[in-house]
Amino acid sequence: MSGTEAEERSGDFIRDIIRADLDAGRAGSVVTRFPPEPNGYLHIGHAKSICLNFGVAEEFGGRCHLRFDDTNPTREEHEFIASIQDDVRWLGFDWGDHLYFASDNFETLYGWAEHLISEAKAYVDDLSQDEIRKHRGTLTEPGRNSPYRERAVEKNLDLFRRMRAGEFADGARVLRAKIDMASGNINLRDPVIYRILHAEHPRTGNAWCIYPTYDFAHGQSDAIEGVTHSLCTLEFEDHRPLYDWLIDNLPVPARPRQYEFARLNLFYTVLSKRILTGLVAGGQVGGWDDPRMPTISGLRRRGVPAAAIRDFVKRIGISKSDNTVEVALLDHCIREGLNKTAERRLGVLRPLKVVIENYDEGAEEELDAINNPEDAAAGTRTVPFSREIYIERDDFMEDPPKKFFRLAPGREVRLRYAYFITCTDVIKDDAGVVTELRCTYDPATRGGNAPDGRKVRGTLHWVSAAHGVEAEVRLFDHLFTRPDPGAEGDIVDDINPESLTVLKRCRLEPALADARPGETLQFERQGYFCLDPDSSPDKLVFNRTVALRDSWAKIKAKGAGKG
RNA sequence: UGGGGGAUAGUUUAACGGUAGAACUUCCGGCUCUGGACCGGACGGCCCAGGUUCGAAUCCUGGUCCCCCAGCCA
Repeated sequence: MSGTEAEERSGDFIRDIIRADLDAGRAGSVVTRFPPEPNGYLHIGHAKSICLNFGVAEEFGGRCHLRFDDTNPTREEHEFIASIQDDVRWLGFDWGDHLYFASDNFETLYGWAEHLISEAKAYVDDLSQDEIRKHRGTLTEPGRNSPYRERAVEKNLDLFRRMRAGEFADGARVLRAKIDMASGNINLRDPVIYRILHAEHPRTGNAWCIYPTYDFAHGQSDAIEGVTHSLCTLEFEDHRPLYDWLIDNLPVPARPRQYEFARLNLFYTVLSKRILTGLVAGGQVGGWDDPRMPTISGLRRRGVPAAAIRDFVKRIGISKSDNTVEVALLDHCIREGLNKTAERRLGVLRPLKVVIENYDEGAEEELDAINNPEDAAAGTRTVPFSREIYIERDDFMEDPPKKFFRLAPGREVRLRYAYFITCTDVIKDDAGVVTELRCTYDPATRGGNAPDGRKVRGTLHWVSAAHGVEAEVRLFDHLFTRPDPGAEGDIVDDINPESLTVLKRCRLEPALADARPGETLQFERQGYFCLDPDSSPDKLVFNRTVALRDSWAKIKAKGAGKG
């Protein structure tokens, strides 16, 4: 096998299976599907599934469907149907004409349920929910047959039709597949396949008052659509025998196969739709698209490009072992993409005023700045400079430790794209807080280089006081304080009270007033930022997507306590 | 104690009986008009015990640990 062949052969076990099926002729082409239930917003865990399903379809020349598994009208909404489509599209995937809803199959599924009844493979059970539970047995004890299990086919058919007709109240009866109450696999202990729900469905309205369960809808919908490889997460492994049983016992037009892979977990993050829904409902976050949320819409609002999410998913791989990925990998993927594409700007988050005493009062000039050192095609822009500027508070220390290369009394540093300045005086308020610095500049260093060849260790970003625009900047940290939120006690107690930091009165270079929504920019030496939808022309609001790697912070942290 | 899965560096993931490799993280160094980026280097792993084999992460046996399942959720 040559090197390139070896590369083609490499991949995850799912791709291995598909390749083998294709090679052996078990499948003529590949059809996959992404099957969300429209009861919440998509998150980065879904992105893994989306990239897998759409990815393999594309790689093997097949197609991937978007199918809503909308079988439970009590918790599904139009809002979610719309947001899910937006998010999948935004991630960069296209289902073409292949948009489906399990609810489109309700009539067919109903017919198949009657078919099962006719074959004496399903029966209407009058037991209450509680009684059914008691009959089900436990993990270690077999279940007991329902007293209604041997009802005559005609009686079952009659009752099931009357269930559909709305003669019974919610929960009064269910339709169950007749399989094996003694099975070690609880899913095979006569699973409920239809239940009575007098609820309005987002798509079928009030046409139905009985709805198929997931198990009765999923595999059959796969078969109807011609799905060849039905990829889902590990918790459905136990359902595969039921999936197969239904396919085997129903006159379905195709024979799909289910394969399971491990879902994504992220440290310091929750990827449970139930819990995310709770955070939104409980007001712990601002909504599904709160930038601290692991939702696709939250990541988008934070400024994370779709390409970074795709890259991340590619890097974490696909396997069957439980896994929890470090947030650092996601951050890395975000930075790596943005480093190549994001334009640079100057923005001061925590301003400290600097007066350059030997610079003419009232004078100003435009200095050239490079938009993206990683991309010459991004060109240059000019940045206004004047006598009074702002620098970052963290870039000055009155009594600096050894490895601090930034501004300090008597020290010379470079202002990015501007001049060398030297700190000559420190002004403080009554409380001893530094309020202003007095500096001098060297006119010969215009642009940032000294003709005499002298070097400085530090380069600071800055914004002209007279020209800069004011903005609010929002910084985000992990939503939870512990790597395994909710592992002990109430998860709400694990919410990080400092997950959101709002900085008012930040000073940004004037070009930032023209930032476009959806565009992520780098504030030099700080990180990547994007305009938040809360922004307006008279009140700019930026979100920090991710900070730049900060080796000074590490040095500082290490030195802390050591003097 | 039933059934179904899984164990390879700190994290994620390769290997398909033939030299355990990568990425991220961490650390060290270089370079730099971003303490960014980039470049170079280092640390670090096959769950355990037997067995088969010239050779085992891989095959066999027996353990151990972890995850999932008792919704009329998906």
